[in-house]
Amino acid sequence: MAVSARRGPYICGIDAAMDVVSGKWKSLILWELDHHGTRRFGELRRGLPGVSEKMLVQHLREMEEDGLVHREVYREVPPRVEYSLTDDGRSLNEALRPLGAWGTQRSARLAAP
Amino acid sequence: MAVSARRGPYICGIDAAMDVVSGKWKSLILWELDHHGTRRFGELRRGLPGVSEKMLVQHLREMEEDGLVHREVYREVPPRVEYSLTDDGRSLNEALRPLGAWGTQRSARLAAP
DNA sequence: TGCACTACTCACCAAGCGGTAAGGATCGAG
DNA sequence: CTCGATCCTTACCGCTTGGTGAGTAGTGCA
Repeated sequence: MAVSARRGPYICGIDAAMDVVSGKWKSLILWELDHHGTRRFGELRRGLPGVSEKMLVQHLREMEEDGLVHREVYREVPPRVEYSLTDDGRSLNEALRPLGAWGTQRSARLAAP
Repeated sequence: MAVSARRGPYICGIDAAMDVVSGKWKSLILWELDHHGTRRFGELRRGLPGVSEKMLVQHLREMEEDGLVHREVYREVPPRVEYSLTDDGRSLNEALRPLGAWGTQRSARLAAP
């Protein structure tokens, strides 16, 4: 399975980071959680238009396993689950900021040549 | 096809950048070219242990299309092709540096808990 | 004569990533 | 007594990603 078979020997720090952030929605989840602080499952789903429940659960589980997000379950009815970033997740977001800026500049350059 | 069907509307700068850097060997190619300045096809292949020729060609073509690498062909026999980074490629590498540092720290943390 | 070297190109194939759809546990509302 | 809300889980399936191995062109070298 991908979840447990990952984390091979890394050649440099980049692919160690890419391993953790690769996935169609992971960077968006990171951004949502950093922006809003704490979000429930349904809030995340509504905040990421187009994501399927399966992928959202799967990515959240992997990111929890990777120590990026914290999952807090409240045993209520109906159930409530809140997700937030760990310190690792926040520092990853910090590390991603220059990349985001680069991407934004690039988008601007492509849009208006 | 993946090469031409990419570049959809981006939600934030991160996925614009991820679109360009996602691919098993792209970050390594970036690192190799940044580290060595100019490399021939065979040198890159030997520098990235495990890469298949097909993937190396494919990634180099995509990165050339994306304006990250420059391709210089010398019409000799045997043929010689040299790859180097463009300004965009170098700035992307700069933007990736914090991510690489994060990944390195994380690797260290995982290796020695 | 024939093989090697370079930088590919092409055809085929396996794995897995991601999407769709359905179900399920629990309780309040109507 | 069924419906809806919430947060998932499971099964299935197609497309993309990446790997393998073969072929190509022109010349040098044994």
